Amino acid sequence: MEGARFTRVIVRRAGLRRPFPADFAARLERRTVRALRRRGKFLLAELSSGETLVMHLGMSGSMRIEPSAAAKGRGDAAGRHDHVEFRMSSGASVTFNDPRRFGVMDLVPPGLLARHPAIGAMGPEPLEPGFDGAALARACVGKRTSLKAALLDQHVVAGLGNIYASEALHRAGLSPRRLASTVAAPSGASRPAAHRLAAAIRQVLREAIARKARPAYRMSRFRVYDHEGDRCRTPRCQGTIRRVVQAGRSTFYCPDCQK
DNA sequence: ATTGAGACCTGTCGGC
DNA sequence: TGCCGACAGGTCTCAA
Repeated sequence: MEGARFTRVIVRRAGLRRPFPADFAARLERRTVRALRRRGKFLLAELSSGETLVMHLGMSGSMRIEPSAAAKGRGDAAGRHDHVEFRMSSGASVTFNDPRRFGVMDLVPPGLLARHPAIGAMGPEPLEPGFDGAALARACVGKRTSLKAALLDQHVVAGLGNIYASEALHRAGLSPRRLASTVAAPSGASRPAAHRLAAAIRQVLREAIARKARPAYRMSRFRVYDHEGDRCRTPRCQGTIRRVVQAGRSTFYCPDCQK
């Protein structure tokens, strides 16, 4: 998409979780994608019009990219749950498929991205230089919720989901049930827990990204997520992975080595 | 203001 | 085999 122009935008339903913005296809067609970016779990396409195409895959969304020949051969035919199709000037086609329709397709006018309710106030990118234990500790000051719930809060740190929140806490040896404020530094003092957690977050994300690039290595993906009843994989730990529900979401952890 | 519960959808899986 | 309920990787809204 980057550097290409939208030649045709096919919208096959009125919206996803919410209706598509007004004149969605018309505001995209004939525009060029200046840059593609990611912020947290949102995909952003900066357009030559100055607007930003904001996309989110929700829980079940995916993008299907077809090179020129394949798109031509298919014509206007669409698969089940193919909701939006972008025909690009390169000849390639990009189709957004989302069975559950929890995804997002939105257009934000020039300069308003900073005021977008989800993106504007989002926390730091964990893989960017600004993110460390101190940043995490700061974000947890006064938080009366569990550490696990805090990690899912996109204002605390951007882009962590339910799986990697559990995985990061396990690597850091921190209980998901701890009060979030217990890793917060009381003004400047360094807290080992926050530093361990920040390092663990970066580690699980880096490894996940690396694994995704090599499908053959996708076998044993998670150490705790969906491993209820399994022996803990922390060296020398004899614990058993437990599943609990926090703020309506499943959490997996080892009560023996996560304190 | 912060927090948790419920809603939004369809697909899949385990139990009967 | 088929039906049914429970559950799923996210975010928004609402009410306490």
